[in-house]
Amino acid sequence: MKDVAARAGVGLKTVSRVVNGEPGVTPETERRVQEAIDALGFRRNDSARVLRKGRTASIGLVLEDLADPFYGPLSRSVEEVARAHGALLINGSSAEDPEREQELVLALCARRVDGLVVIPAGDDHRYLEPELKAGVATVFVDRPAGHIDADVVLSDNYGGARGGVAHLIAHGHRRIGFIGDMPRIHTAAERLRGYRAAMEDAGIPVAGSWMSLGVTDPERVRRAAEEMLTGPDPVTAVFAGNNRVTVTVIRVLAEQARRVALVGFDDIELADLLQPGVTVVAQDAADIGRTAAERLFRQLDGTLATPERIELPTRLITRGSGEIPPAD
Amino acid sequence: MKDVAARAGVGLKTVSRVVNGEPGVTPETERRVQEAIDALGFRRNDSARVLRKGRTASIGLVLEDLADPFYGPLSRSVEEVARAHGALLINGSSAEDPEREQELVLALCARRVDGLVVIPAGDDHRYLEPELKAGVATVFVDRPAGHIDADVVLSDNYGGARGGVAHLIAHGHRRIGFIGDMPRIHTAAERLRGYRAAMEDAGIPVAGSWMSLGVTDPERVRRAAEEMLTGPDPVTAVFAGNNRVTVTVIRVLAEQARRVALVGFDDIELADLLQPGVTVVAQDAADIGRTAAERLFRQLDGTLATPERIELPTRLITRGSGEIPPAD
DNA sequence: CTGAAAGCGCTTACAG
DNA sequence: CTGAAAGCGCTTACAG
Repeated sequence: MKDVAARAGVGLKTVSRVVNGEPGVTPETERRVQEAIDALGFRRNDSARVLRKGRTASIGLVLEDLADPFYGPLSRSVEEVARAHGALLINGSSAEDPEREQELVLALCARRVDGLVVIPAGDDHRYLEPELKAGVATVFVDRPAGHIDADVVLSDNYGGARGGVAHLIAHGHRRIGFIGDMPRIHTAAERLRGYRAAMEDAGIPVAGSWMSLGVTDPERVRRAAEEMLTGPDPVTAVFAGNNRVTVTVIRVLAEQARRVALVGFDDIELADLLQPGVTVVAQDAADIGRTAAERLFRQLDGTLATPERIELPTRLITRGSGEIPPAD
Repeated sequence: MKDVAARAGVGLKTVSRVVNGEPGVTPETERRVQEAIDALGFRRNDSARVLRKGRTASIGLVLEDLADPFYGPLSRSVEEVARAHGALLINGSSAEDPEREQELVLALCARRVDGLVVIPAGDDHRYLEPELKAGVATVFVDRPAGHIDADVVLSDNYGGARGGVAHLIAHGHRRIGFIGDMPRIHTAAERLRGYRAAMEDAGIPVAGSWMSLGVTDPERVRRAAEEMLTGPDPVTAVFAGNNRVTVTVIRVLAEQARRVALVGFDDIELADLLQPGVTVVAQDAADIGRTAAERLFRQLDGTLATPERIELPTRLITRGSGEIPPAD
């Protein structure tokens, strides 16, 4: 900028005015400055700008795994809202590791992002207290924050799961299995609660062997599904706790002779083209992301007062697998 | 930082030393400083740090659409490499719009990212010349840069498509359709070239009605597929130019009485569970991202000399749909 | 082991 | 319409 000013024979402030399109520069001066900018290949250094202005026009998004089909659309919709507000998006995956989440979040804070959208991996977010006090806007998504009062946007996990299981019961099932993620994960716990509620509503006692919670890698899920299907008290239907689980359960069911009903939480691509089509409890990832990001920018506008908990509805989509009657 | 120094009764430089874990501070002094840091909730401002140090420890990734299942794993692997080098990832979607690509790239340059991984939407990247001269490391991915000499990592689109079409020919097909993305997109053009080559290798003249290039939204693709399948010279097999096309073609074929063979470019989740399983030419998105990011950091290390073009192989995965014989 | 001064590249508040 | 001075929060190069 100094070089540009020297070459154009003007003061620093005049260059600043031209670069930022501020008024109060004669066309002739502006031309000279512009010419110098082009000749020198000058580009304003936003880091320096940020240092003076306070805001960085960037927000951070910490999620579990960018490669998961649920988070792609979510990221994209957060990005679109950020873009509408002139902000860039810094993205990071926690890989479901609380330490990595904290490391990422604090790195983002050190970069002085204006706001933070966090899909929590950990369950204690007190480490964020000083940052919140310092004015970093924050919205938690998909799972609530731990030990801290903050905005949170989530799906109706309890209601969705309860409805999905009730659907299976309505089609005549009583022995229904539940395979979900680790119980420390809020969504998994809530969906399990929904499962239990639906069973209780129907007066069906639940056998311990019908519930399996744990990591959602294919091996664990496969084992859990096989045990439920072939044990002494085999289930006639399975409720899958998320998209990763559903995919593996579909694989297992495809190998079974007996037809077993299935309802999965989360929609999956091509679910309608499988034989049978896969009935799911769908959440709208893009809508969740949009809602969270809009709330974040409203915090930054100062138009938001107290933290709120926003619960978005889910939608049961019947495609065949959830309407299969019990085999026996 | 000034406040911390005042509270601890030390100089600025000493605080800096403690914050950065530099040697040359007595344990007692360090304790006092640390205490002041905690009490004040101090966090180093990386923007200011960047201003002095030169490097921002962040890289930018501009892709087409974060919500596309091909780009999720790619982003994630770029992120992992960045993380290994202590850098954060700023992510942006161009939505296949050259202007938006340029806008994003230049915004990233103004933030002084150390490097840039770009999946180009446009075909002229001369606007990047001043930045490259200024030392921004850059790697193009999936499609080459336009009018500029830069590193590029791509799949063997030509060879992959040629192999996929040859596979259909080997199974007895002669009337084979090709449905792809807009011809100005490099990957689409290369895959079409591969299709033509395979047909020519087999001495099969290609009818104009067998090729359809354009946007890959479901409506256009559906129309194209239906025309090829029901026209005066109907095809017995379809080669789908990318994952978006494949999904729609599968839908159309499911509605047809006649069994039509299909090979798609890009693997898709659950492809093995459809009836029939979908034969694809797979590219490894994670590997592409990793290769590009590693090259980027080697540029930053200075261990890289001249720009190179790296072509990654594709893999034909047979699952049934590509092995269906011609209907007539 | 410790700290005062200068400077990174901008903007703010002010004066001319 | 234009510009000189001060300062954003840090690090560098140096001296003690």
